[in-house]
Amino acid sequence: MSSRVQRKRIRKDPAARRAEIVDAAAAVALAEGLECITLRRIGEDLDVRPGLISHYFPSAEELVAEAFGTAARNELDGLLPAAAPGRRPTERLARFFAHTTGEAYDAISRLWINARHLSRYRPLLRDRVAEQEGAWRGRLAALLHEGVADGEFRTADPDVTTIQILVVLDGLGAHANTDTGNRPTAVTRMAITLAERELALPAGALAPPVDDAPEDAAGDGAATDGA
Amino acid sequence: MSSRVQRKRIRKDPAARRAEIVDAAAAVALAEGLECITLRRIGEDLDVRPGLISHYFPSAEELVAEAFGTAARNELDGLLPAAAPGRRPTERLARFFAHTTGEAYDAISRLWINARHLSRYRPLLRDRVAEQEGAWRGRLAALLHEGVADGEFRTADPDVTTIQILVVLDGLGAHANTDTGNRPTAVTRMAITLAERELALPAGALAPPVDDAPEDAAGDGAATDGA
DNA sequence: TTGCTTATTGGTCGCACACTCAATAGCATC
DNA sequence: GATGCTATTGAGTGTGCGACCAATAAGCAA
Repeated sequence: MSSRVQRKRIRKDPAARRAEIVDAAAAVALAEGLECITLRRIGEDLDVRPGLISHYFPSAEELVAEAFGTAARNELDGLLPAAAPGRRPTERLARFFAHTTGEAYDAISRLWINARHLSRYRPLLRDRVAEQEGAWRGRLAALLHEGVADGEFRTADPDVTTIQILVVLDGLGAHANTDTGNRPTAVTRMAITLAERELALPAGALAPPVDDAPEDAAGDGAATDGA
Repeated sequence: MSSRVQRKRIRKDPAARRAEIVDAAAAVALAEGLECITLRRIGEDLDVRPGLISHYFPSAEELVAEAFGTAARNELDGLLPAAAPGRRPTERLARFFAHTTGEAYDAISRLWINARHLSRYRPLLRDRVAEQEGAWRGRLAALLHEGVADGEFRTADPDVTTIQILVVLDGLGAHANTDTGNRPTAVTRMAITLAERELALPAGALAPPVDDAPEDAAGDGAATDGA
């Protein structure tokens, strides 16, 4: 990749090229930030002239908005898959919380902070942010409603509980660019504590990382305490 | 002001000029955002050539960091005055919460989002953000400790409670650039609810805006329910 | 093979930014 | 009123950005 001496033009299907551009931009958004999505930068990543990016996205802001939407949607699908065959709501929620801490989630938090700030100046991005907030809220709310219907959760208003959980997660993620470490456990686990209380679950019901991807489950020795 | 035809130089005391520059930058930061602090912009506001700003702040990043620090410190002093003669901790905390909702606080939330994001790229700003986070945390923690000492609050660890309150406020403020309105009361009052629970206060103890500046107390008819 | 559509290029323009520095002119001091 | 210090100016440099557009060539269809 990135063979700069290449002069040969590679002509691609417009839809494929467009998707390629959006994917590259989404990757840059997650790794370095939305303001690093420039025509020159994305063109360089794809070994293509900046003018081509302009060809597909007449205004650069459109690309930024699209890149955020794609990145946020992908992350949501990773955290809260819409389809989870054979998984109980409690299990899915626990898995969700297990993924909302650690370095991996910091990148997502950074992206949200980035988007929420930049949307102050970029109307198109602001629309996308609102759209994704709705998507995240909707996905979590659906899970809570399902849990209530199944009798696993018990709450007066699942929609309110949904927002409360997201507010706490936003608050915890707000510091992703400054201090990640040395936070008291009572703070780190605020979201879980809140969810367990609001959903009338026994303490600890959401705590142990019941994860279907145990490759990064190493390390935390606290998994032994059954409380 | 801003008489552009003015050619006459006004020579000021360096310390005063420097303060003037920082104040102007802090105002821009609050009203329009930290990235709007440019040499040109501040120079224009003060009717002075951009080079002069460079003279006082060899690197523009220094000015941005200083502006944020000043703005954040001023806002903290407005929200949680260090000295509050004759005010009980409960009263002061209630006043604090009364000020952490509404349009006025949105500007502060925006500034924090702005700073937290921009600190990703600006080390000097990152230091200032950390410093101000410490200042806000310290100020609130001091209030909680005082309340515990006076017997008004009862909590296992005031420092943990402090962080929990701030996390919720950060979460609520995260959306300052998108959706401000139509949030359920159970969400809007999350910080108060948390504080009352964690400090073992009766429900509603922190709710009514016991405010010494009642000029904006109009509107919310819910102030009549004593519960 | 020939021709045509259009994806792709290369080059350019204007703008806004931070930064540099010699020249200038307030203003306090003598 | 003259002098010296230095705050302030004016002009210029270089960089990176989005946007624009005519020229070019890839690859499909005839």
